[in-house]
Amino acid sequence: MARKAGSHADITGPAIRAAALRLFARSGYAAVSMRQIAAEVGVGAGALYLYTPDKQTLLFDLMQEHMTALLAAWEAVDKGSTPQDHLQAFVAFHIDFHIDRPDAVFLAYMELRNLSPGNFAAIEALRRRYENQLQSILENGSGTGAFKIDDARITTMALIAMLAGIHVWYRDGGRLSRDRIQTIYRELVRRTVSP
Amino acid sequence: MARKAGSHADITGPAIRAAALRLFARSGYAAVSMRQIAAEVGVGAGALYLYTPDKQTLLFDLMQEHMTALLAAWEAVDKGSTPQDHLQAFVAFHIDFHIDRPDAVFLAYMELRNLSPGNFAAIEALRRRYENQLQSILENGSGTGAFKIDDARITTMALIAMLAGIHVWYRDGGRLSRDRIQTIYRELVRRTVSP
DNA sequence: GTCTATATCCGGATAGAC
DNA sequence: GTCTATCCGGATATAGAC
Repeated sequence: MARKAGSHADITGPAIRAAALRLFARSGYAAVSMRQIAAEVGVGAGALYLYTPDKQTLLFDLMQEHMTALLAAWEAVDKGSTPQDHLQAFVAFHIDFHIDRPDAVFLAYMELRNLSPGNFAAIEALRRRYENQLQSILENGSGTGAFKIDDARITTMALIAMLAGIHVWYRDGGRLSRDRIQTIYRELVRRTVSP
Repeated sequence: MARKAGSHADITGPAIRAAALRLFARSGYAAVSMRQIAAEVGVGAGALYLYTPDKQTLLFDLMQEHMTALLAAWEAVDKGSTPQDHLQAFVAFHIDFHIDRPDAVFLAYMELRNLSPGNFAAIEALRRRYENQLQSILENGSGTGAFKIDDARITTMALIAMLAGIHVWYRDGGRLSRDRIQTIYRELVRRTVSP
């Protein structure tokens, strides 16, 4: 396809998203200017508006992509047969997926309040769908007697919060290997629901 | 003491802090203007600078007060004698203290990145002191055999994250009473560390 | 102690040249 | 497709009147 000299749409679009993700995660949506993002990419501020109608949509797209990728990746996981296997698979998946995407995770947890009401509702619905995956596992296992659970909804929120907390202290190359972290958290989760 | 007509320093100072706390928690530090805070209090924007040198210090003071109040309140708690009692007291205290201060809790967790480096270090040190309270309980109980714990630091972070997650879903007058929440989380924590 | 007015700067978003 | 220049609004913080 013919293209004008100086055109870089194929790389500029992704570069803008990557820069926005990094900067939003580091400094917060409200504290980052479109000029900063443009400077990071190496284009003028005006050029950004060829790729997004406005700053709000840029934030929303980043969050929506993260959440849909999360749900799609979980769909593709081999979940085993027993409720115990199912739960262990969820924990392993969650840790792996989140540890590889610290910026997107941070954004999805911290910038909800900077979404417009409509965008907020859309992201919340996706998050709720993900939470419900775990809640179903717990309810199934509770039904069969594989788990002992007081309140499935609260336990769901407690476990998700516990796992989400990893991003607070995890650093690449830190004291614990990824495998070790997986082992510790699998055991923590197993204990919280074991009969 | 004599005072000019129109003087309200004794109420304006606290009113500014209360308004800033509410607005920062609701919309985020970067998204709230000094004009908004002043309007909420019912004074002009310029008057704020009689009570704080700048916006950053206002944020820092709110966070520092919250953290020192948290540590002081925990010092005053009757902690029981056994490691199990000690841990249960921590959980009960944490839930009570945090459920009563949703705005301050939100601020302390969400606005760390909007602190200047020096202010950030000060707040982080206070947070670390609080985390260490729990970690000591776990290490003591692990030493006596009262608890079975893989990694005390990770378990500390996991439990704090789990408890902190309450603020995500808790609403006054919601499905669960405060007592019921305390009961559920005490049991969750007990299971995580029981031998 | 508070208000009004203002200095100074930076924000998002757009228009038109190349 | 990108750049430069710009509109326009709003930000923090200060100065001086009352």
